[in-house]
Amino acid sequence: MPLENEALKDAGLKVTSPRVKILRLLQLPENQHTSAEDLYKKLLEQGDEVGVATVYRVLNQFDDAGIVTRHHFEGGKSVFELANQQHHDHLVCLKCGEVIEFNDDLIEKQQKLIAEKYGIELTNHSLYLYGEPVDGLCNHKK
Amino acid sequence: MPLENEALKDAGLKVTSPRVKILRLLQLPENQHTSAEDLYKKLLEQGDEVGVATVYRVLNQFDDAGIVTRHHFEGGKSVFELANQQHHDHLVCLKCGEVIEFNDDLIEKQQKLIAEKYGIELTNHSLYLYGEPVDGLCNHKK
DNA sequence: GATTTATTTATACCCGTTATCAATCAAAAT
DNA sequence: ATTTTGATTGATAACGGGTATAAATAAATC
Repeated sequence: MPLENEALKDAGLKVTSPRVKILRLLQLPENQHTSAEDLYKKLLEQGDEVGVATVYRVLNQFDDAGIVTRHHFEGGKSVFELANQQHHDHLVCLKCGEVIEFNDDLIEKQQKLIAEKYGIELTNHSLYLYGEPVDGLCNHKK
Repeated sequence: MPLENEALKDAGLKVTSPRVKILRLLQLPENQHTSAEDLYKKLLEQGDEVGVATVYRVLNQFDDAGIVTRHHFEGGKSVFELANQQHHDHLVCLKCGEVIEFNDDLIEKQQKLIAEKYGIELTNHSLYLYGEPVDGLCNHKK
């Protein structure tokens, strides 16, 4: 039995064709930070007839189930990414929209210290950096 | 001449009654993180007849002019705060909802470094920390 | 295989926000 | 001070992301 089905069952969700298809799409590296609308388009492109409402509903269910993480980037729309990966923050290129993932121990540690200072134990945080390429070109390879 | 007028003129904006009124509202401490809709309501409450479109438009102009900073909190709507204060990030208490403002040079510096590493010049960033009080009590005085 | 219950889908709708455009106003020119 | 002119306003229609509805369909259970 494919892994997708396991993940769905573990989350208490029935194994249906839209859910499996969306889960498969999300596993592709190029869909790591994709909006509901874009996922819908990709489904149509590959010949799968899925309703828009279903895409939004399924993504919400995935979010509730912890299968997926929702991000609120600038621009108003939510983007999603599979949740089963190491923690990281996001650097968004305002010119081409590319999302670069990074992780910085120093920042992580400092955040904890700040919270402690106010008597708060961190349960969660979100850090987004937005900027434009210094050279005007969008090839942000590591 | 009131300070509001100065700020507007410096931004190249004509001194009009809606702009002055909105700017005054934003200066009140209780409106430090307020949405366009809420500002609109407050204007009506105090008997000022301003159109919704004007509130949104003026807030965008203030944002463009750097008079105001826009935040994308969860919930879909933008909230605004006066920008003429020292930069700070937000620590949100998940128990009582209080928003604590803080500033950390180390984190700021580190963010710049990370962006540079990817050839990006930071234009903007958002950092939100979420947590609960270690002692269960909500008195996060500095 | 029949039944039950969840799921899907098309579509109408919601809500925050923006575009339109005629009417109005602030400030520059006279 | 009046006129002029370009910016600003505001009612309203429209937009886009997202959701509610309800009839049709499919999955799991019996």
